[in-house]
Amino acid sequence: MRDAGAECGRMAEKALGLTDLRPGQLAAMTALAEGRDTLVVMPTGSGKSAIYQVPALLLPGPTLVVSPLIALQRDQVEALRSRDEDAVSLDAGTSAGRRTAAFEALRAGETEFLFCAPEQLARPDVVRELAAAAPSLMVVDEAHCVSAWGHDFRPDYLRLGAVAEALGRPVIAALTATAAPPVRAEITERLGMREPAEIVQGFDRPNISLAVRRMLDDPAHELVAAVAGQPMPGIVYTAVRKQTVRLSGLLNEAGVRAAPYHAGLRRAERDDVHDRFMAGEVEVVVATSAFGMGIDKPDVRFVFHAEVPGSLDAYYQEIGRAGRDGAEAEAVLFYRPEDLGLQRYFTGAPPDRDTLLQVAEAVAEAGPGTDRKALRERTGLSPRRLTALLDLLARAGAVRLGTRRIDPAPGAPEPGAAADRARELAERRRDVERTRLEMMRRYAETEDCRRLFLLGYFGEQLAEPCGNCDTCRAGTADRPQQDTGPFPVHARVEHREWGPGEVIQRGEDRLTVLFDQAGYRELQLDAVLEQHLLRETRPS
DNA sequence: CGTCTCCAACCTATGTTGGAGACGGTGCGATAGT
Repeated sequence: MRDAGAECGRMAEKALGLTDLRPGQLAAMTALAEGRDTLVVMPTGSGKSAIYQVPALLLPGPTLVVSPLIALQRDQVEALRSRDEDAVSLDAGTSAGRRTAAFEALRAGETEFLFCAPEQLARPDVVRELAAAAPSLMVVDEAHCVSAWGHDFRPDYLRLGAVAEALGRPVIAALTATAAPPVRAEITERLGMREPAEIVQGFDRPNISLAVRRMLDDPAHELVAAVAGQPMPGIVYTAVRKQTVRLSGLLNEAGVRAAPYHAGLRRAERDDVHDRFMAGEVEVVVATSAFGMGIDKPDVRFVFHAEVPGSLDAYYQEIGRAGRDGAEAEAVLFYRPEDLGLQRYFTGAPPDRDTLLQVAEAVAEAGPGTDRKALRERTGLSPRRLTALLDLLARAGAVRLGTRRIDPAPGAPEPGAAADRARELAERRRDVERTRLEMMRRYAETEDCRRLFLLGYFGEQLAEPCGNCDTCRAGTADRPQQDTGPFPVHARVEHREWGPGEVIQRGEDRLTVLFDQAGYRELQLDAVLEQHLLRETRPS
């Protein structure tokens, strides 16, 4: 495409009325319009939708948008229709007639945008119809879900790479607001993106003040008092459903208009709380992690956590819902180390070897060209579990997965060896998951500037302590940053046991390294120097 | 991994202690019954 950048600019103005594109926006649009796979990490509200919509209109075929929630799909369809773009969404509730009509319109070029969840793309009939429409662009919205949900909760996220292949390999756009470097790497790998352009916009949200309050026991009393003294509205996150009901009751008693929210409530009740929060009738929503995606309320003044979440990725995503209007907002974590135990439980146990062996044997016995249905019948496993196990076996080199066909891999190891290898991969993943939780602990316990710590986790540097967190205010974060000496931030290093990695934090006496395989690890500087634990392979 | 609930065992208080076992998040889709 001749001067794709200029064409994007013109199209953005013509179709969306955008005259002032931000630098990241234009760069991402241009890369996509030129046919390049692109990963975009930008805060909500910075115009991520425009990034795919403009190239969608410039590229010849239709656009498939994969989005995790039906509610989000409908919002987007509505927004597009209000601008006279043709868009449809597809889910289990879509009637056969509408499905057929949607596919026909797509093939005829009458509809540009089709929205659906990954589960729809697990259906061979949907993939076949879509392939016939030859989409030119596949957008994965909220792409961190690939990494956060793919492995256990919604394994169809792991099949999107194969779906892209089956659709004739459209250009892939992956969009998210929050992704640390290992999550970015996993997204691009899992989706099979080729030499992707990575456009990562600043993570810093300087108007959100950060603080941690260490609790010796039940945080309820202090939390309620803190909420009551805050400007409204706000969100309180808890780890379990029961706690949302309890805390919201206590807040009501303290005169705060609070309401609980979690996935166990009836649909109507959830929608009602959501609507009343948006309308300002509910001041505080007390919620599990179910409350989040798709909530775009600009004036949220605080996000408190009654318990720690499972990673800084989740934490940052959740506090990022505060202060979108740019005005001052507060993020306070009420921290008890015991609460980390629950998150450790949530990381889950790796599948047992026997089950892996059973699946590996079933694939070997079924021979080439079997499918999921046949394997489900042979093994008696649920679709979700089977997909997760097959993914592990594929990574262990035992099976090859198409969108429909499942084949033993050429030169596949014996089922026993394959099960061992798959189990090992799952254990390694769990170990890495635990290092992420360990970083959550370190954030809660650090006496250095919390923002420096948080941004460092996401691969971004801040020149000096932020001045807008509790450790800065307490003066403990005042120590000068160590940017001289060995192993500066961003240096590539190699550890004997943990292999290659990159320094992401460098304090006076310790450093944090993100290892490519072993996850986040903290090292004492004197031990590193004395025992020659690290070798610098490339300076920063 | 930590907390909560239940219940038996204490060995005589109508209470404490400790062991066993259950429980804990996120959404799609399909299904059964109005």
